[in-house]
Amino acid sequence: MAISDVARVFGLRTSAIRYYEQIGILPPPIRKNGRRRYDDSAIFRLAVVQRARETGFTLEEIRELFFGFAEGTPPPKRWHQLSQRKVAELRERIKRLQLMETLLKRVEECRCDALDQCGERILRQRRKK
Amino acid sequence: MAISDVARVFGLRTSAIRYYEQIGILPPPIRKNGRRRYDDSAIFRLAVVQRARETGFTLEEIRELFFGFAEGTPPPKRWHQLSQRKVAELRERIKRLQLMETLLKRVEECRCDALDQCGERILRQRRKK
DNA sequence: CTACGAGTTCAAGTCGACTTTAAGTCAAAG
DNA sequence: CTTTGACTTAAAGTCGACTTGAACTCGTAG
Repeated sequence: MAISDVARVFGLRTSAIRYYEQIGILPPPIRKNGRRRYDDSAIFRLAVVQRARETGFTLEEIRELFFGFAEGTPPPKRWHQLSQRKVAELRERIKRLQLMETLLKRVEECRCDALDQCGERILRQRRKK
Repeated sequence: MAISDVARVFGLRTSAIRYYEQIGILPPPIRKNGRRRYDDSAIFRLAVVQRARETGFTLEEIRELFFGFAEGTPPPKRWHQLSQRKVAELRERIKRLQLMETLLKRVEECRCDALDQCGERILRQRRKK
């Protein structure tokens, strides 16, 4: 497969694939006439990268998934370890967004005549806490 | 109030306050000996900015809140209009994070012996859909 | 008198995940 | 033979929200 085919399959730009290679989370593929040719192992690897991305892992964490464990460490153990942190992080982020929603609703109850009044009101609320 | 006092009150760095001024969401305050001195109106304004940030608004949207409406438009109307978009956006983001959580759980059920196998499994799942 | 701390300016740097640009190579099509 | 289109590289640019750095000016305390 040429790089453009891989890109199409995964919905990425070719530049992204080269970038992944550059930062070391995709191994450099064989080349024909200087052009990258990808085989199944590269495709599988990229599928893992994509899934990890969808799951909220950063590229740094994906690097950890691949290289941050003693060689031979089985995937379930790797995933599990990284997931622990990640799930806590996701819950934090969800909480923050839900707080935003609550604050948004509160802000909708505003009856001020000028934005300065909103500021005053907000400051009063803060001091109460 | 000096800039450092304002920073302390709001838990910001002085540089952030200067930045807000620079991009025009805080009005330039009076100066004494070339130093910024803030009065209540500036404090109220900053309280609005802070609340809007906590509510998920970008600085660009905050600029819109202040300057994107016909002069005299009452705050309730301003907040309401911006909230419509924002609440939809927040729900989208919450959904995405929740999807990540589901995917994380699924990845935890992995029984693969090698990461390449994970890739294969993931690709099979995709094709099914 | 001088050292200190807090302020000032403007430009440049940071973060993550890419994208874009410029300049070059190469095989197939016309 | 030339053009086209897909590829190559390295370096620089992008986004948002700030931060950091370098160089300078004040008023005050010792």
